[in-house]
Amino acid sequence: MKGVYKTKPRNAIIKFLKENADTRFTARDILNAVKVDGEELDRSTIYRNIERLCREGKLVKYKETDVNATCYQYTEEHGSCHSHMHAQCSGCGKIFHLDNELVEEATSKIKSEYGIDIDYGKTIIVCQCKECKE
Amino acid sequence: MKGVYKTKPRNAIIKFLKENADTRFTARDILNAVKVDGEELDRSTIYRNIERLCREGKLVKYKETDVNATCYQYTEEHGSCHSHMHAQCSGCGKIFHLDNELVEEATSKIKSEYGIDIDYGKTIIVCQCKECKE
DNA sequence: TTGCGTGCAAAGGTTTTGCATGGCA
DNA sequence: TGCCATGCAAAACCTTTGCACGCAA
Repeated sequence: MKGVYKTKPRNAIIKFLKENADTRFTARDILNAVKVDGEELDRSTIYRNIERLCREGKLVKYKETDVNATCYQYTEEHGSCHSHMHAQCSGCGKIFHLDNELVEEATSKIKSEYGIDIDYGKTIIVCQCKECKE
Repeated sequence: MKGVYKTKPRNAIIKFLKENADTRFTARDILNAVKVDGEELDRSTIYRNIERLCREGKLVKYKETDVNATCYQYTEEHGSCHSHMHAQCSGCGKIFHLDNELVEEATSKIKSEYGIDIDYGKTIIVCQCKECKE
């Protein structure tokens, strides 16, 4: 990567992201969790790093109706996050990576009925997982 | 509707919504467009009316990644929008109200496979409509 | 008259931006 | 040394809330 410096704040943020892959988080979550030499990072540092990681394709950015702040998900480990559909539990935030064949089979009727193409990579099904149902 | 007064601001907002039924809009769009006796409405009035209309199922509420304000769309003819799934074209913003039986049939396998309940009212399928595909 | 709706003011939260300083290469 | 990144401060937004007053029914 050209013109990218490895700094303590950046490394700490990326470490946090890797430890929390498959979980949704906000800028505030990073603010609360990441410390460098016992100190919080500055908000602007967090936002600028998030922005860069989104441009690099390592973070998915999305919004949820009932979450005030912008949500992100780290995707490096899954690589193909842009190609399959996700379901996310509104209780605990857990993300399910849905099988593509299953989704294609399921949605074929809907697609033909309404004449639409579905963007699997951008769609997130809102759900409740087994644990949170109870 | 019990305990609902017909006031000038409320009527003006609903008039705007009906005139823009196929368009997505934000609270700011209402602020800019709706005047009562030549005056802008107060922000709180707009938000409180929006909130009520959402509860009544006449407005779909959603967020888009690249719009920082909450988006809404008027949907009076579809009854409660909390009970069925929507698809939205990422090109033109058009919203499709998906048939509940169709969706239930489609998602049954996914639900059992992953052990999740799907929240139809909160899920918005990202899609491309026929026109925008071209 | 009753009580709901509005406007006003203020606050809370998220995100962005300009600028000087500090740190990586 | 030459940039880039950070921290700080302030600002720009969006949205919510408490309160007093006004208006619909």
